[in-house]
Amino acid sequence: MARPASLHPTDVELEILRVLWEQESATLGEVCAALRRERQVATTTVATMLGVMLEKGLVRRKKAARGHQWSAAVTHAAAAKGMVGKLVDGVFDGSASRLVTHLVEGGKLSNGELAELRTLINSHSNNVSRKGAKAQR
Amino acid sequence: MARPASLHPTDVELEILRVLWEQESATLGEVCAALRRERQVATTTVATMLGVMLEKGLVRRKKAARGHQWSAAVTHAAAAKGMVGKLVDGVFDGSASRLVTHLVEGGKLSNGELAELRTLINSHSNNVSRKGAKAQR
DNA sequence: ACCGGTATTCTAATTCGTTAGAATACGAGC
DNA sequence: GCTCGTATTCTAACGAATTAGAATACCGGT
Repeated sequence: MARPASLHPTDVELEILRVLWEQESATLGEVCAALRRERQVATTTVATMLGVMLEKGLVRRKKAARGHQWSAAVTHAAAAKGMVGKLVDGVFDGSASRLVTHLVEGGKLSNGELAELRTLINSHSNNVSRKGAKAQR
Repeated sequence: MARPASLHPTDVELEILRVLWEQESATLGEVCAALRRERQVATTTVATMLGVMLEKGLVRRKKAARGHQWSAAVTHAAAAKGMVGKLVDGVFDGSASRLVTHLVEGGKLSNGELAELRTLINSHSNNVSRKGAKAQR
């Protein structure tokens, strides 16, 4: 009768994951330090969040000399996939192409980026059209 | 000390907005009917949600013969902008281009869509490069 | 004018997300 | 081995989000 727990990282969880994606492994103190470059937060708060995230399987920890070393248990790509998928389904009717259109028409991309994307799109059109071509990764 | 109210529509709010984006205006019963094509939900639940959304400024209502006519107070484009912006900032380091790359490389786009996007990108590269060209809309 | 059904308001329960204090454990250096 | 400081665990508070029952208002038809 209440809200189901989110399958995706919440806002604060995402903040912490960003830190761990950047340095692969960090102590509690290091995570705190990184977060504090953005905002004020108590150490116990971060510790609690890490505990919650541990249960959710979002982070891992490994016993170290002093406390633990914490690391992300989900890759950036995997988390992105889930969150983007949710957005596409919820807001763009399941069409990724509509999302891209929204971005292009919103002027969110510089000329340089547009040029890069054109190249990227070209190479992918080819790969998709000829199924056997999973060659030069 | 608790969670700040989200600036963006929540999951259920989004469900309701989708209904109102589709038919521009609807009675409570019509909103319920639309939602029930996806899942079970009580009428009072929907009424409560509409009330909450009214306070948040997400929907409007106009007195009608029988009850009210409810309509979205935010456009799809505006809501999309906010939610996409949040995703881009949170997951793609503020780079919309990285989001597009993620989509293209994730194989979320068909060949046909890729072709359409190429065209779209071409026309926008031009518009951006020459500032004065806000012509033929 | 009454009745049936839809719409609204009021109230409340329940879980999630976020925050942090207090207490405790524990390793490093003196 | 004692002390200092970091790390962890336990506990708790509180608002947000979601759900719906009960009570009530109100319109339209007979």
